[in-house]
Amino acid sequence: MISLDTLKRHAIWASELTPEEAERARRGTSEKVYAKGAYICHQGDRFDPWGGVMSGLVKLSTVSDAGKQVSLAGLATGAWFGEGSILKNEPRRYDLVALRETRLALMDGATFNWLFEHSVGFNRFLVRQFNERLGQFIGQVENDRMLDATGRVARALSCIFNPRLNPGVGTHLAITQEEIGLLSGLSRQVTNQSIKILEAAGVLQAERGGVSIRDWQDLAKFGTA
DNA sequence: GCATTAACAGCCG
DNA sequence: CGGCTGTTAATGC
Repeated sequence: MISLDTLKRHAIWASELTPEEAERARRGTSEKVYAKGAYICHQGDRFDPWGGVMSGLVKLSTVSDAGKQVSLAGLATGAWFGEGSILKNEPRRYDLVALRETRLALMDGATFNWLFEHSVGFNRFLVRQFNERLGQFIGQVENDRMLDATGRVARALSCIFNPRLNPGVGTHLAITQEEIGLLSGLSRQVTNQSIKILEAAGVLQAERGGVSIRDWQDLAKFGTA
């Protein structure tokens, strides 16, 4: 179990709970550290807990028909994930991999279900999270069909810098260009060129092994106006 | 034309 | 050294 202070610092939804609910949440949540490259769970696993990223970076990925690794989303600091599998009581549909050393908060399924049954604040958070994910999903469809390479990189980065899904991410993130390419569905070489274009456009700054942005919404708009 | 893979040199921790 | 970046060449749709 973790302290109330730790919970409130890493879970934006905790501030919406009553004291009794927060106490339940705290008691049902533990911490775990994953090394770089470690699998948090594999596709098809029964993985009970609901997870929150306290620090680090997690990649949600699957294996395509051709047998290639495809990343679907990045989860940065403050992101909470896995409620879909818990609510449907089904095995995980994707691989979860720590891209670098990552500290997770893990809430056991029983506690999650108790909050789901009893807490208005918790449910409000879940609805907002689903709504945000739906918007992201719609954007992905547009992404694949309408955007050029640069637009796709911008969209992928705007997703991972989205403070509503990754409340603690900030404006700087340690992520390699290869990883951005995986998240964008592009080769590393094209990703590299796209990043230079975005940098020239002033919406981001490239660094070795990372990027900084000014405003994630500038990235979301890139290539659509 | 635009993107992909392969290959390689340079840089930096 | 090993990982990341920047660039070029060859190939494919």
